[in-house]
Amino acid sequence: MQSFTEENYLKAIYHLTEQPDQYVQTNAIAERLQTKAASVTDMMKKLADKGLIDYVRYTGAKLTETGYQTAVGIVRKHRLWEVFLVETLNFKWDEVHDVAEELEHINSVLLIERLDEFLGFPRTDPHGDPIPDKHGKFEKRSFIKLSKLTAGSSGTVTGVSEHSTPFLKHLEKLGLTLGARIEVSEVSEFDGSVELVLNNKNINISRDVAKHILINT
Amino acid sequence: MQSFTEENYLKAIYHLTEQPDQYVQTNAIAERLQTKAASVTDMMKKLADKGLIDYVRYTGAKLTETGYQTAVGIVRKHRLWEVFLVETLNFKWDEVHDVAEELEHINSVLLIERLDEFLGFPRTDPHGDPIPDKHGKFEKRSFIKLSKLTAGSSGTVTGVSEHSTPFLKHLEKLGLTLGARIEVSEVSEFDGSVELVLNNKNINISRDVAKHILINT
DNA sequence: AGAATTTTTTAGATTTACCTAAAAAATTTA
DNA sequence: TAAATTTTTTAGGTAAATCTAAAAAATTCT
Ligand SMILES: [Mn+2]
Ligand SMILES: [Mn+2]
Ligand SMILES: [Mn+2]
Ligand SMILES: [Mn+2]
Repeated sequence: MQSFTEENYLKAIYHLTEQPDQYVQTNAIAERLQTKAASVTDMMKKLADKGLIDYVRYTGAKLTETGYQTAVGIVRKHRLWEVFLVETLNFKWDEVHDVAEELEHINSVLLIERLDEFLGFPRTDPHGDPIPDKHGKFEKRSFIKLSKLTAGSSGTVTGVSEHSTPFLKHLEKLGLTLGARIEVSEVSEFDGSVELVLNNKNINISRDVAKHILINT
Repeated sequence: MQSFTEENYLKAIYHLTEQPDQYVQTNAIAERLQTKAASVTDMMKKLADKGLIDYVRYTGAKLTETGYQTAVGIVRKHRLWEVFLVETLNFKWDEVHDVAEELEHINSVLLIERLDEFLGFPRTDPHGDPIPDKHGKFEKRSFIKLSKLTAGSSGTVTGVSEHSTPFLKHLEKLGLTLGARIEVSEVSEFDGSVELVLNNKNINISRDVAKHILINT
């Protein structure tokens, strides 16, 4: 059993890991958790002592198998709660993240299994992210960032890599929600902003927005 | 905003208050929260500083209006979550208390209002306790402890004053669940155990059990 | 390579929620 | 009402999670 704080560190390392054998840097964790590098170093020692991470001084931290399973378990809870909030309690997709950040720390195997069952074993959350099953297994989605598409290519919005309320509200207003079909008509050479066709209408989005939209081609 | 710990102290004071103007004793709080009197004294000063309790040295603590509203809000959340667990996720009444102890600290007004709505604005929880509405208002049930009934009197089980799993499982086995009609046939002068008729069958329960069963006559 | 910069760690404090032991106040008993 | 007992508080300390400032290591630049 670990504290909320420890769980949040494990989850941060999980999300910051991009390649299988990567060591996540102290500063990256500090930034993600809005804390100081010194605090991260302290916690890294503690998590290493507990066997949850492999920590190498001046190099960084990597989840052990136990640490990975713990982190995935929290992500599973986070995403199931998000589905519950949207599907059952009629929350909008931009309203769920912060509450799920709290709910993900509730400890009850029975609760999560029953919730999963009640929701019909959903495979993705309201932001298109895959939901690990009770064994921590899930399929990796294949996608390309909208900012990487070139003029002429088209696809479907399958996810977002940013969960903040303002960002999601913005997409909602544009009609860029999950499942939306888009076609890129032009990419500005000047600022990387993207012009695209959505429901027969032309819309223009900044490169910053495009970077966080995941497309299935 | 207060910490889980502070919330648990407020709730303890709330539950220990029997008459309107009563000051709850330090030791009573310590016992309820399984902590030491010295720790309670520390927290009393803190809660008093925050204006949540009226604290008088060597006398005890009483909730202020703000403290009362906070406590009732937590009780409301606890009981709504218990209904959710039983009604929606098919938990048994003896399985919900501990999880609700965690869920009651989740902070989201929208979540609780939507949950209340989803559940159809229930008035009582799975143990027969009344659920405060969003303004903290609720009707006090009238009941008498089964241990106070005399031979010949009858009534309906409307609640329990003990929420532990073993106790509730015991009642379940006996068939003494909410709504059960009972008639007292005999009260032992020796040990206070109670013999009663339930569904045309005679059952015998100890005084300790009878004390925690609430009857509507 | 050596200097400058960035990243990380260490040292030493702070805050919160606990604790034990001893002192003080209140209550009960004789 | 004085003594004994119970209740509560105070004093002083610990562990977890944080912080700032300074030292140390690693990386990047010239
Ligand atoms: Mn989220
Ligand atoms: Mn999500
Ligand atoms: Mn309960
Ligand atoms: Mn209950």
